[in-house]
Amino acid sequence: MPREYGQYCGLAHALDVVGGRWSLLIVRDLLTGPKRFKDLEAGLSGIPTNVLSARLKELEDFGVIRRQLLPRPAKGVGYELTDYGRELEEPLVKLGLWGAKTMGPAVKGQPVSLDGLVLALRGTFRPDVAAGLTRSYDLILDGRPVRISVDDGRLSITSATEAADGAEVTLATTPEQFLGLLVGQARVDDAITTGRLTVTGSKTEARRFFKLFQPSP
Amino acid sequence: MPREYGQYCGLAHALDVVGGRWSLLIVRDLLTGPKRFKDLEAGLSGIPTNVLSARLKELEDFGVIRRQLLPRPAKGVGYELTDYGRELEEPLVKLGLWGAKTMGPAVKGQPVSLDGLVLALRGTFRPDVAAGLTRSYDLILDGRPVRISVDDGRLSITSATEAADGAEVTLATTPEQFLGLLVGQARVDDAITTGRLTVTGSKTEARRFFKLFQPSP
DNA sequence: CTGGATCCCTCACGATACTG
DNA sequence: CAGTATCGTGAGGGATCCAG
Repeated sequence: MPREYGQYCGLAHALDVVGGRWSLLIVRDLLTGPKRFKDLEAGLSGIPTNVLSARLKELEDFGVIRRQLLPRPAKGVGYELTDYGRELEEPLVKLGLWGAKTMGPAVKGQPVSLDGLVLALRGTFRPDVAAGLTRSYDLILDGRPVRISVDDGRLSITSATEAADGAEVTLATTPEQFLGLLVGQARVDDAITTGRLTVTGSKTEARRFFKLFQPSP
Repeated sequence: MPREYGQYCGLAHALDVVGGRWSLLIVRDLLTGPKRFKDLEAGLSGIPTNVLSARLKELEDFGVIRRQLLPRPAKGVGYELTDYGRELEEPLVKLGLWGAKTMGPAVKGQPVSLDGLVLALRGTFRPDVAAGLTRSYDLILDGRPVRISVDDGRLSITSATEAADGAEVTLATTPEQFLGLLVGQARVDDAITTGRLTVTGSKTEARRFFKLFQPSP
């Protein structure tokens, strides 16, 4: 990142910490759970490895992320957010929704960020619709599973890498198709009958899922 | 601005628009009202004029700001946020509070951003404390007035350039001193008796002012 | 005097090759 | 797999210059 702003201002300092190129996208990808270097590299489509390396060191120095040994079966190192880093979720969700408003349709061949979709899920979640509800969903996008849990109306999303113990409903599709369903461009029933959305569990629950996540007017 | 990220993701697109260096600080300064080129240059302490010029054009192209002729007595051009640009207030406030948590005390000689202080005011405003309250305050920092209005518990802050028609309370001090009062490092009564805070109106109202703005725990 | 545009230099970033 | 090393490019920093 270029020189610091040097102003005494919370926003200026925040930008000193996470204002560098790629930094906020790294945080975005870590919001769904710990990741390896190469997972980050893949999710950031095009980031040079030296820049990724430099950013990870910066973020670690600032106490936003932590370098740690990966648990059990997987070996090696991984990166995860600290508590302080996780507090970026709220500003990031708001900023993501702001940006989404002027984002055109996906261009063919344009990489769709899975973690960006998860961020959109956090942003479009309707607590009023979910009030009192308890469910868990496994969302599988391009073969990568994400566990979405609603516990008495409260939402939590994590990568479901640890051999999930079977959610009530499993939804498998592509990121593009999923996005279409999220914003209402495609209908759930159609997607199921045409095979673009595979549902394990009741279709009613699948429909309910998409009612939980709707952009505000 | 650096190259675009090219990912289909709301956050990535937001960063394509306002992720360039200085961009978010420009938006921060415009949140308090329209400003001239040189006002922005002054508030951004150290920005090269060519960069400011380029950023303003970018932001205008993206529909975040608007170039306009300045109203009456002042002549020339000014820049102001569009409705879309003003929607950045919420993410910016959140991000500013996040950054403020790890910001040390002001270094001597370090420029203190007036508009950053105003952003902090928006972030630390306590609607619960202000419930039902209607008051207007004129805050004068380094001679530059800011009008802070609470209307039935709702907050609005603008630059009070247009010969303010006298608020109930006027507070005049330096940015540093004001910040100390905001975070509770200094006491209102002490500041008044030592002449570092000048109050026009009742001291009780001055004390109430600082109760309206308190950082969350 | 405001509101910029132009020039030059430096360094952060991008791309890729290479190593523990 | 997880980075480091190397090198070219262009955005940003800084000062000066020009137009209305």
